[in-house]
Amino acid sequence: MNSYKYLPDDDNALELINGLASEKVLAIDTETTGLDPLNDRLRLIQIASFNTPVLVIDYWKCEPGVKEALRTLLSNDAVKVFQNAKFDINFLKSEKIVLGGPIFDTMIAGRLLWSPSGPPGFSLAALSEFFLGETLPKEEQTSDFSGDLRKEQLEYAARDASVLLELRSIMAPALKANGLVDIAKIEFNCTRAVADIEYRGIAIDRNNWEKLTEVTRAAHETAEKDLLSYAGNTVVQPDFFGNTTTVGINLNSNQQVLELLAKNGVNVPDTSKYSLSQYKEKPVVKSLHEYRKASKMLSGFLDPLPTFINSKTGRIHAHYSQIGAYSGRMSCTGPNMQQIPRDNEFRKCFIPAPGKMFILADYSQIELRVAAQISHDERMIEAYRHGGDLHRLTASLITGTPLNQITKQQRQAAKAVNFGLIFAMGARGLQSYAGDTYGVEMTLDEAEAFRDRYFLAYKGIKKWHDSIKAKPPRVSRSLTGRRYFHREDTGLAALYNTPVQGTAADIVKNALGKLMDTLSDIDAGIVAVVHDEILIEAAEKDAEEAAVILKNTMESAGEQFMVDVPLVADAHLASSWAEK
DNA sequence: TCAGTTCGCGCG
DNA sequence: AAAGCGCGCGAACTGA
Repeated sequence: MNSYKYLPDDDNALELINGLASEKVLAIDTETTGLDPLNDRLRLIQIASFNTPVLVIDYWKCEPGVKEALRTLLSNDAVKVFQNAKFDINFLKSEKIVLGGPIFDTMIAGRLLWSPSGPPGFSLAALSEFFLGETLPKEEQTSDFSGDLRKEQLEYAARDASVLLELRSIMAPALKANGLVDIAKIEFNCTRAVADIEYRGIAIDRNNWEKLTEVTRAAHETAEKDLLSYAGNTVVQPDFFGNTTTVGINLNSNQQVLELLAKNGVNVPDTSKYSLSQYKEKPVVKSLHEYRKASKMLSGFLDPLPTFINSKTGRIHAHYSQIGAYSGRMSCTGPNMQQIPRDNEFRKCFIPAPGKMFILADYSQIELRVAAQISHDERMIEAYRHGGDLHRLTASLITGTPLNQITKQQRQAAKAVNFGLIFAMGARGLQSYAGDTYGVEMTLDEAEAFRDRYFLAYKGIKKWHDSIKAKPPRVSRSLTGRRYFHREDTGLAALYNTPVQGTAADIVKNALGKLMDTLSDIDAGIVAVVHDEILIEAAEKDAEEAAVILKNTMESAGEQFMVDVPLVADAHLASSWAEK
């Protein structure tokens, strides 16, 4: 067991803390009374460094002078090592301790370094076992840091901090040896932004949300009645609360819905949208669609979302997993802000605080641009370089129509073609994708013809696909160097897609990290990020400037990697998340 | 009864 | 041979 000092009881806290001022690397862990930095409290701050015992600082016992010394120390330029840094950063933030210097996050480093040989997970214990060969003793999950602390708790707390320091000593050279320094810098720098997004949260217009809930509940009941008229032998029973129970059939059971459909002449293998697409004109299928739509809105969004409103701030503080997807994209939970319906009725319920404005910004066709860069498709690169409209170009190339005569319908179809075929969608898939997503009906023959002509037009894309097809890679990388190990059974589509999606994510993360600096002089902060879209909340007086900064920061965030293809971002002021 | 899996669908 | 990819979540279903 490493030596440690429990402060301020055991020694002179002020002197020991100030003594760390010249250390270039500090490993920091915290213990708290819970998981929510807005409602729970910071209790211990453990600081490990190379030359002194671990300081285990009981924040509740610290005099103002000691707290001030901590604030000064943690704001300095030393590298700060954490496991899941955003957690600690936000608890420190709740005590007005603002972290300075570069971050090294062992959990993120672990994910970047992952290979099929391990680590099997990314907890501190798993990382320690894999990278250091040290087994950490099991800690009690229920460890309570709100009362008197046991010696054992202090020892564990101290050990976790010292393990961080050891991990970095191994992981930092490993990142370098594996060509992961560029992406590690992007990720570590982005962590501050992710922490900030979670801490700020986003405001919601509760009245409007409730109104929308009521309207949708009414639509749900109507759809339920419609659908039940096809079922027969069912009874709807209202209860005391005005809710209804249907006896005889459960419309949420796909097994039962399958029977209902069969009774009405719709014979399908399953009840998915795909299987039902050929029957979509039948009234029973239309009713089912209406019913499911309303059910999804209610159970997926309208009912659960209010439960996430934080009691302290009245805002929604979602959790972002910085490397949530294997591609490198972020994922989001509690609630998942990345799947809020696009419908303006939903989006207009997300609003800036009084006196503030939103700036909504998104990249234009970032994945297509990345695919152009990765494949070096000359025609695509030229089009993007000259600010051309790629969808219009594709429409022209696959229909043989002159560019200036392309109809809106043709351009819509080309959108489906561009987004679908770049990732190996088949003719059948393209057909239904075009119908569902862009409202464009095409025959299977047309879809096949578009597919053929697409690959004739974009020879670079064809070559890129062909080379992957000829020798499916077991390892590939995004343009920043993020590494992917592909399983033997990984399909072609995933092989094409992963580095493209990942590169786009890398660029967005680079932008997020830079924004923490470029926005620092004005009253503005990031409140949500949805893959290729960044939402900022800014004081009204600073909103115009924030929009300019946001656009410029996003567009320049890819320069280092997108050497042949420019990035374009649109940013505009808004009084809600609903686009104008 | 309950944890784990599957289906279906919201988003980019 | 043929194939869009990546997520999270609620409800139903499955199996012990």
